[in-house]
Amino acid sequence: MKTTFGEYIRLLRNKNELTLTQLAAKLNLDSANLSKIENGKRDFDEKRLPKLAKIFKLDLTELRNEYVTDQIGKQIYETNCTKQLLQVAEEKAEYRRTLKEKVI
Amino acid sequence: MKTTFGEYIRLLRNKNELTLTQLAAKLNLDSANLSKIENGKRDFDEKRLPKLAKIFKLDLTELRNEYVTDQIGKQIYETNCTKQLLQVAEEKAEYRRTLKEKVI
DNA sequence: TAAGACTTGTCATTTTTTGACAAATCTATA
DNA sequence: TATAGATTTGTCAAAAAATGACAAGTCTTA
Repeated sequence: MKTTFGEYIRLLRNKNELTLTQLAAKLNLDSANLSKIENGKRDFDEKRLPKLAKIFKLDLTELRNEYVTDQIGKQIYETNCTKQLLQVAEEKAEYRRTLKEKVI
Repeated sequence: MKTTFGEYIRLLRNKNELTLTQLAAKLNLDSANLSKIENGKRDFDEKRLPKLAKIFKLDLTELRNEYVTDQIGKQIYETNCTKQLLQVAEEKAEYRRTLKEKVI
């Protein structure tokens, strides 16, 4: 089952037997705020992905994919976007890509 | 071909033969900022969707779908989210829906 | 070239997000 | 049960991002 990014961090943290305080310190982050992140009450700041990857020896690209899919999943959820509408959104993304080409 | 939300507004505006200034006034908006919206340099504020629907006699739900798919499409584009990753994002949205049920 | 339409740049204001800290609750164990 | 460490929650100031407003520019066309 897929998890949220916050749950994913908690999983990594527990597997590595770190406390909130310990991981928060490694991430230059307040432990109270890391708690909120793990519980989905705040977002993880994208700028910290490289640090997170390094701490847990993860591939940064894959980690970023975890992050991106979480962010988009969140937006899909919050906007009640159906599969059908998501298909439209994908087509619009594709359209934006064609726009970009024209600019070049 | 799908368009951005900004282009869609411009289309509506031209079809109804309104100038930027005229439509902006109806939307309680600065014409310069409406120009930026149409050109994709700013976002249309979701709060104005009801007003926009009324002006052009559009179904608000459909208009909101246009808006939502534009927003998600933009995020897909900006994050370079592939179709494969989008599938994952959809699963994560589904997971969030199951979380919500548990809260109840 | 004059007027209206549109675009671009800038900046103050508003809104949202983040960082930080205090205090509360929870959990395990001496 | 008392204590310590771990976690959660609430709050608020600071930082960052979005928005509103206005001036000045370019473009179009009559």
